[in-house]
Amino acid sequence: MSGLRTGEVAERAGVNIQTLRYYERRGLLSEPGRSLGGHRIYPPDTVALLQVIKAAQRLGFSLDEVAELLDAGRRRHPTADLRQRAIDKISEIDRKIADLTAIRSTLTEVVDARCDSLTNCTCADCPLPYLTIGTSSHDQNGGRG
Amino acid sequence: MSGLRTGEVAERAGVNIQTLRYYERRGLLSEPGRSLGGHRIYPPDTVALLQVIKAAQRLGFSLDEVAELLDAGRRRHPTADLRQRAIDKISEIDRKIADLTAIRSTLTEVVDARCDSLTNCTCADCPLPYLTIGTSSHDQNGGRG
DNA sequence: GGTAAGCCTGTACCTGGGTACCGGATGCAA
DNA sequence: TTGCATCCGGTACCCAGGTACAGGCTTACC
Repeated sequence: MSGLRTGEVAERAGVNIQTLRYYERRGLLSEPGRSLGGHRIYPPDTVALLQVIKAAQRLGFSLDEVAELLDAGRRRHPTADLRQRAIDKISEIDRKIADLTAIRSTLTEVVDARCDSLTNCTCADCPLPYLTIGTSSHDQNGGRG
Repeated sequence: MSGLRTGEVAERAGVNIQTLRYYERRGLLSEPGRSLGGHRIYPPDTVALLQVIKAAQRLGFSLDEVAELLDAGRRRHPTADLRQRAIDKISEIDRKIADLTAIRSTLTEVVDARCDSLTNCTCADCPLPYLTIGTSSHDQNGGRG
């Protein structure tokens, strides 16, 4: 009886049903109970757990990291490890913000100078030839989102 | 004679050879001439073009967007101008920075409050229940990337 | 008991930006 | 002419984070 079906959990947490099974495969959700016919029956707090997962993702943690954190949290290891990860994440975010800020100022120059072409810009003092910003190695992913 | 081979272009531009062919498929590089035996022979300014592409990527443009921009620039159409796109890109970047800043401050709270678990944090005034930031709909990708 | 909605597993596909591998053909210098 | 480096096209694979579909079973409601 008490427990939610896949569709209910998905709807309440605002995720796709497939995502629930995906998270189960990835180890973020433990395998729920089953009905006699084999349908999953989730404990009601699964919805809250999903919200935690989504929040952690928004904090910049990958699913692997979230899985580890949840696991560490469940086993109650004296893991001040979350703190350290948060600290690391903060520097990562700082780097991203710095990159974006550099990119932003170049874009501003492009706008101010009224550049009209990437390759053949005719504007005076065109900043485009100097777009060597963001070449730093700390972010292999470039500035992409 | 005049013209560069695949490997030379790749090396000078600092990209993988496969990437050249990939860009050709994607329409970022137009099909180069060929030797009698069918090997590609690139005009020397291809290297500069690749640098432009990489710079635009660092500015946050996707390859599709770069392709369009190059095309628009080549055809000198007054449409789809670089300037407007740059303006749009700037607001996009501003949103990302705002999200990252919000995430950063929450992480700072996590660190300051000495949270020890994502789901069962025992610290006083735990900020984790308030991790509803970044739920705005303008960035489906969250703050990740 | 009928029927429609919901769920099951398994597998394939998507995005974006590439990268790797294969067997065979070419290019170039000695 | 030999021999090695390079290049060819085609295809498959990588990452993360999902999403979709097919064919069949279960559940819920009337």
